[in-house]
Amino acid sequence: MAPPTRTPREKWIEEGLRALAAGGPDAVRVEPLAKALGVTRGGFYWHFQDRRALLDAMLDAWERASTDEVIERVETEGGDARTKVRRAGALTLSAELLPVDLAVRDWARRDAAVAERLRRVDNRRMDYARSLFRTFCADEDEVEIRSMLAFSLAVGKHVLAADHGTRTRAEVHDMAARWLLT
Amino acid sequence: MAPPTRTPREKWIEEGLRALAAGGPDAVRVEPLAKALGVTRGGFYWHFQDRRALLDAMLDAWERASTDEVIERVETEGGDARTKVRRAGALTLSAELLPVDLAVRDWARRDAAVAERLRRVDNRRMDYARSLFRTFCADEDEVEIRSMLAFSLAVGKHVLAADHGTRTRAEVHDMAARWLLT
DNA sequence: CACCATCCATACAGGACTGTATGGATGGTG
DNA sequence: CACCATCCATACAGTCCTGTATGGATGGTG
Repeated sequence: MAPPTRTPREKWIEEGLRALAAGGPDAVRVEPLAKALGVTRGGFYWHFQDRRALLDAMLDAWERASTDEVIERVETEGGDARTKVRRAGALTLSAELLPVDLAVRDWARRDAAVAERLRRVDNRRMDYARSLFRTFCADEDEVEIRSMLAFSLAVGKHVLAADHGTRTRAEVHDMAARWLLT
Repeated sequence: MAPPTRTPREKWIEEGLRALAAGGPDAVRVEPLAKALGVTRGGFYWHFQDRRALLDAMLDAWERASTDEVIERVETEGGDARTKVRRAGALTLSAELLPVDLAVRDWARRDAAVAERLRRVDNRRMDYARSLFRTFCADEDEVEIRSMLAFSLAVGKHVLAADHGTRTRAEVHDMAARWLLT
């Protein structure tokens, strides 16, 4: 088994996600991808029906990597709920996953199928956040408020461009997170 | 004065912003813009050096519309600081300005010049938010935390895709805003 | 070692767009 | 009414991409 393929399906998906992170869905073009992989487009249409099929496969891979895998990693590492919230936030918006996440988020605004995927992903994340906040917060309204603010803060940290005077963005984020986790 | 132009500079900018909001900077293409305006590209290159010049002009227009004009409107309408925060949030992310804002935010991730513009805009917004929070919040750290969370929430409201069970997004946003303005 | 699954190169036809050049058209102004 | 600023249409050359077709190449398997 396991035929020794040179540029298997996964390579195209991987390179596609790189392109998506760097330039959005419009930047995921078969010809440049092939160039980046050091081949021609010849093999691409053997793996994928067309460009859209690659995009779908990329979204499948992203969906798995940014929900199940993250939650699983956080749970196995353990710790109390407060550290888990921080860990989950840090992991889902890690250096590799963050750019893809933001690109998908923007993409979802103009593609209903992508929006539906993002909804599934964000719902899983919010459900996990709620379950953590519930462990130290009785009022259900407050659980919802804190979950929403925590998620917003995690995204805002990377999406807002403002400065903070003498403080760094990381410091302000840390202060705000502490405020939310009290 | 006031020459009776048929498709003046502003029309191209306006239509360009529409395209940017709908499909990102890659969707701002001269030929489709001309088609949408009911003309050919003939006149475009009379107004603009090239496509990039249009993009710059669009950003100029957006920068003005989403800072000075918003703040001015909020200030003339008056009210206490808490209502001003809400008004400013609602205006800067209004139905027309929101899609452009999100598109620019995504664009800024891959264009340094756009990032610099966004930084200017977000700084003006944050400065205004700080000035409002300071009126009922003494501790400067807390002013920063609340400003950051309020701004994050305003963006998160439109960027997150999660559901909220029985509640609507608007209800959760309202609860969270009340929490921040206490 | 022949075969077959897997992958690649090349060529072709077509589409969408960019920027330039050139020759109008249109309507207010002197 | 002639003129000039303003704007538009068309044609052209060039770029980059898509998807299809076709003929290999390569290497593990029976």
